[in-house]
Amino acid sequence: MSDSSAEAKSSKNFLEEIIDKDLAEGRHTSILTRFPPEPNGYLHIGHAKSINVNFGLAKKYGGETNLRFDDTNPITESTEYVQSIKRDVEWLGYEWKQELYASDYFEKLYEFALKLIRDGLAYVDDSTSEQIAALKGTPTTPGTNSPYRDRSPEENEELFKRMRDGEFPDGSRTLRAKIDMAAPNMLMRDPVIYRIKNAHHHRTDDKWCIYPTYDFAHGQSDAIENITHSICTLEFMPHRPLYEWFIEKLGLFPSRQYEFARLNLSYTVMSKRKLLQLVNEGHVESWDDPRMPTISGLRRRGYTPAAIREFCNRIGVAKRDNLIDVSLLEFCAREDLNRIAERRMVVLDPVKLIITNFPEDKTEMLPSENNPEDEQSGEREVPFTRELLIEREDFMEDAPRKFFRLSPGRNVRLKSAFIITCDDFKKDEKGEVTEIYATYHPDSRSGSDTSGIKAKGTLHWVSASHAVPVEVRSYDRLFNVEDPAGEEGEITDYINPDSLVTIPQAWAEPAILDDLKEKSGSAKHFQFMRKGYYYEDISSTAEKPVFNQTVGLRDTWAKQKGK
RNA sequence: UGCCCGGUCGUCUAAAGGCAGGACAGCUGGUUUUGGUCCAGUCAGUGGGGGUUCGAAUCCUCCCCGGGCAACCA
Repeated sequence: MSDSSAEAKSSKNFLEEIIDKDLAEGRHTSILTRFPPEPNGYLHIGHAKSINVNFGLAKKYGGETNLRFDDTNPITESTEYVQSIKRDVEWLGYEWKQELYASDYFEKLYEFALKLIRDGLAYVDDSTSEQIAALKGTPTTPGTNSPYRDRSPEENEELFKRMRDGEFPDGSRTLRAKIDMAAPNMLMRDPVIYRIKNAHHHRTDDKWCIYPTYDFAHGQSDAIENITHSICTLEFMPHRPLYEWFIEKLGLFPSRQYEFARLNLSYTVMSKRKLLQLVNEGHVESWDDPRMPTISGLRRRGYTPAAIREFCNRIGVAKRDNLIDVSLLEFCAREDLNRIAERRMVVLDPVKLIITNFPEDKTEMLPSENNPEDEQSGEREVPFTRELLIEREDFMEDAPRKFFRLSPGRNVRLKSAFIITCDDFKKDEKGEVTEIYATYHPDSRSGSDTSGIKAKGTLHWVSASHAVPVEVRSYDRLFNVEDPAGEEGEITDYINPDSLVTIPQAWAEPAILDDLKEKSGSAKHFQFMRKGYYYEDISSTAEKPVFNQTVGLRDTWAKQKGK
């Protein structure tokens, strides 16, 4: 795992400063963190930041990290999500110390609740959720005590046991912590800590019909595991006093909660609810649609774990709200892919190029380096013949001075092959170019060029008779505004209609067939020369190869044209 | 108009009373058989007013702006 950027950075984030201090003052001798997903959806790049913070910090200080599923709400949770989360964390390259579940502690949490009851710090409330809400007050007005607030510990204990025994219907009673209905922090106004849900739980089956709330489960779970630093996102900040209240009243290990700003990425959304909406309403194919900011979507798109980790290291950790430019993510992808992706030539939008002075029946095999950034990657052979295919956009009838590609009378280098001179071309009735004619210079052969001819540009190409058809999918941002969640109306009002462009038939050099996952076992990352980085889609087969564009190459020519 | 956070280049993020620095993005050039990579350079910031201090992004104060908080969600 490369932590180069994290190591190169000498400055520390606020969490590192806290840990330094805790270690220096002897508050802790080692650190233990946890990553606590709720198994009710797929992980996204925002979770990757959290994973990187929790696992990364622990690793940096020689500590460890537990993976703990926060499974206190059986209605929304399932083992399907547990599986996908474990897969994603592993794929990102992290190892957890223990795989744990809040549900492992249900019996212990029940005992904790009994202790609060006996200490006069919790009571059974017969109010409906509407009544509780009505008495809660508002941020600017204090709440009112529940009529059930002063029940005796004995009565509370009996009722709570009967709740567990399944004597009452869903929603009819709750257990509440007895704190302060006038607290300025709404969460301290006698929060509900147990509720009745006659629901099947993915791990405890039908053993329980009462379930603890997040607030009554999370801090205690941390304490049970001796988590030293419980790191979460900013929206949990108001929960911290409650977190500390339970630990204090129950006399548990003093885990402490710290909050950082969650990741926001431009041109996408980052909440599970909104991502689920995109899936349910069919705006994307699935959770792992390559346009989704989910880990599974990024993986399918061709992002690498190293690229995502590097991104997380570069964005930093702080407490101010942020909206990270997606170009940084793309930069990290290109940086890693440039290093590892083998180059191939693939023509996306073909036009025929005929080398008039090359024999019709001849095929010349030309070696081409797989990756100029990696000498170990070796070479492959590319067949060169009289009839080739090049990109339609690489030819111009009337080209401006700065167009370094093919045009009548001009020279161009065919990558790993020869320099050619364009002599002529043919158009159809509609004015569309159908064939381009050129002569090649035999003494300009790549690697042994003695021609002395200069060529400004280099084009990628494939032999028409050897080219293999592949489907290529190109992606653009899912939304056409930077912060869709911050706009008026529905996020779906801002969906980019061109976020997926499918090219059913592009033409690849034959070498690509050898590296299809059906043959080699796993998909490889490629750079389609002069186009971008591509990764075989999960739907791809040897009969019908399909490639997703991970990210395009930086394109300064496109920028120039735009001016 | 309650309480709690926060505000440094376009975007992130450093600077713990002592030269406002880095990255991405942008722009210029150089190298290049990918208009890629690489290299060099460049543009660009402390929300505002007062105060403390020899000296303030940093401390105090008032204001402005942004976010969060009224699930039996997490």
